[in-house]
Amino acid sequence: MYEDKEYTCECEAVHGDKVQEAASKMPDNEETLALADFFKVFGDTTRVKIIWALDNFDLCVCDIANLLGMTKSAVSHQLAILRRARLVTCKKVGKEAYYSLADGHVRRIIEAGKEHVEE
Amino acid sequence: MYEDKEYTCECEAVHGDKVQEAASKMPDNEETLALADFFKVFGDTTRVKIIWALDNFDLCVCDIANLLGMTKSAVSHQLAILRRARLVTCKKVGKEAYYSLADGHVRRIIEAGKEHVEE
DNA sequence: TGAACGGTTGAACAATTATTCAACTGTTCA
DNA sequence: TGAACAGTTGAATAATTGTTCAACCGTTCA
Repeated sequence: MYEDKEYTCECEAVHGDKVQEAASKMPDNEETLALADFFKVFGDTTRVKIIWALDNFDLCVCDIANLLGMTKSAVSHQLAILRRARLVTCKKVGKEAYYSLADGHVRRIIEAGKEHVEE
Repeated sequence: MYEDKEYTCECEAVHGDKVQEAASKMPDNEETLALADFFKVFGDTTRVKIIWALDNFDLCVCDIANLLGMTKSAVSHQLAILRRARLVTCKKVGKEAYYSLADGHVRRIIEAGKEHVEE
């Protein structure tokens, strides 16, 4: 086991040496948490749809709400999550807020996911 | 709006033409659901840790349980999710079940995620 | 054969999370 | 100024999900 975890598994480690070496290569909890939180953002159909739409167009909240058949509020909540994860950026023009994809990582990740799902 | 969704947004589409073109490029619900379900698998620290460990070693359930300080049961449940998503494969040898990463997609996706998180 | 062990599974519980609802902010324009 | 509209936000609700617990299956070996 690694990181001050207590021994909670009732079984013997079948391969102690491998486990110990694996433990030395594990990232710390902070990094795994950051990674999981990042991917969690892609794990919702509404957000996947928003990302997909923004891959083609810069859209305002009303546009997205109409596109997805959802309320502005629901869309805004999801956009806030995407903003916090730095996957989208927001530019305010007058009353409207235009959203666009933040960078190339997002596209690459979606593409890799598509490949896996489609094969 | 696209896919037989009803109109539920109380606001006018600010850019009807863009919305309509975006709608024509949207994937169907089946595909967005598959994508979201796929990424959901990466959205949990336990599964991220398992993937990370299997990136270096092929391990049996007891190994992983000891490495992460978890019960066999909890690990087995998560491995089942990883199996269903075809992210890991399982080879049974005697009483033990050895798990390994399924393919290169998994590594690429984790790498892309790390890049985004670390910058 | 049967006891021991690795692993799996289903139900129950606790924690997390997406959407709704209502109230609110800030900008526009008559 | 103030009405109208785009967008945000917090609390509440409903749905989803990770872990625990107990029972179970299949293989090994004494």
